[in-house]
Amino acid sequence: MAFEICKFCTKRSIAAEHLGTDELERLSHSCVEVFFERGDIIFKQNALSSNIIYIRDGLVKVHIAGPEREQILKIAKGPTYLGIPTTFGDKVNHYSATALTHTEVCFIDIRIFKDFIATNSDFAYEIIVDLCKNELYHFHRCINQLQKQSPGRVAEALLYFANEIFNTKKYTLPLTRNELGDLTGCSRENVSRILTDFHKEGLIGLNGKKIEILNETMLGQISKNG
Amino acid sequence: MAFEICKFCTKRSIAAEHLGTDELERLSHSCVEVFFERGDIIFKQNALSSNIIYIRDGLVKVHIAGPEREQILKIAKGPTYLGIPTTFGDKVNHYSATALTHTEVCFIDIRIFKDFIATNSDFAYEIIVDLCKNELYHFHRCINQLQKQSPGRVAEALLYFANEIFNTKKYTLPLTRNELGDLTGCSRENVSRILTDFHKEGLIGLNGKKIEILNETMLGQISKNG
DNA sequence: TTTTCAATGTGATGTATATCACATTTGTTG
DNA sequence: CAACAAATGTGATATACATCACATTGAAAA
Repeated sequence: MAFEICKFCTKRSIAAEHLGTDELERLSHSCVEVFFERGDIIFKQNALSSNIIYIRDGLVKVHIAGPEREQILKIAKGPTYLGIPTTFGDKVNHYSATALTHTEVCFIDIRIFKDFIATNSDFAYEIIVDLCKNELYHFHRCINQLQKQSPGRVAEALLYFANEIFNTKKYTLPLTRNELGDLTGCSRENVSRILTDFHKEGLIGLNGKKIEILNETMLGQISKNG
Repeated sequence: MAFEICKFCTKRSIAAEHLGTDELERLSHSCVEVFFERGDIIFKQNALSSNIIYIRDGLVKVHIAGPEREQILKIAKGPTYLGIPTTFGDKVNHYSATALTHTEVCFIDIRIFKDFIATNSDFAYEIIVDLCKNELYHFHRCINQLQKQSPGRVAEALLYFANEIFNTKKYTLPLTRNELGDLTGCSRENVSRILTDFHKEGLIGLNGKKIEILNETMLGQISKNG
């Protein structure tokens, strides 16, 4: 890939901001940028993993085939690292990542990543912080998945898209009903019923995949209490 | 605390094995060992966290008050770190840890931990690996919690105690029925019914808290499929 | 040793949601 | 533009398990 791409990248991670000019140049030599479209698989569960994946821009679903069904672990929005646990914790992908929109991905050779950890303590520290924050997020999301009832989980998902992904109350859901079920642990029929109920109760505007949050307070209540 | 305690500790972490004599001596100055008995709270959810907790020996439940009820996230067996995510990812404990048996805990000042990360890349690398492995473990446990039915989750818990905690098919459960419910996401009545069913079906021996795995193959099947 | 309290087991009932079936709508392909 | 496939909505039914109530057993405290 073109030299200096990492040097002039405007979507660098917080950790990468701690890399010097030399390090960024070395990174450019061990980093490949690839574009994906909706539905494209970025990496596949059970495949070998020897790269660190960095989403520069776009939206990705991180998903896993569980004992009974597909589960979406997270909707990840660039810029962000994916799959660090699966590359450092094991050598095999424990989950898959699939693009939901046009997505720009950097594949980083793990060896240079390890070099940076070994030689740049600010970089290593930011990676540790990033891993820790991710784990806390997953803990809370898991607890909410386990303990809330379906309407609470669906409400939580709708608010997540509004406040964390699109930053607007009116957006187009980048998921089918089936996928929304995979994200929230419901059947697609139950998702339909809940969305229709929310619409009838005036909590959201609903037109196919177009969602509008009309009563964020009430939706927040439902989300909080299940 | 007595100098050199870390130097001659036989329960050091993999990461700590990479510390030199000087570093271990400095660690001794920023490390306090405390003993806990069953029921003692090691750290509390929502309290400030400025220490890294290292369980030298003993059994601990990591638990969180969720939207509806207590949830046990993990039964942790020494030697192991606890709460690194909660100390690096935030400054507040996101969950609690409570001793289930006599437990030996080291409280390590976070500043020296950060120093080691900054100056000892092998140490930092092992901390990253440890965080990654933990996250993968939690992912799978979460998926299993979400997708398996109650008998599968209870079977999984019984096998976890047999194979990961006690390393024997005959052991005393260190949890009440209520706590086993917190670990598996069931009510205590359902846990009782399932244990009684397993006993009636000859899968386990059951005498109060004394458990004996009689049919590991079948239990493994139930655990796997829910 | 007795009393008290916590833990546990069991039966009955209610609830949330999956599953199944099928019709309708929407998006994609030829 | 029509045909086809995927996505979606809705009704009916089944199931897993929570909840409630209460009796019994075991552990702890007086």
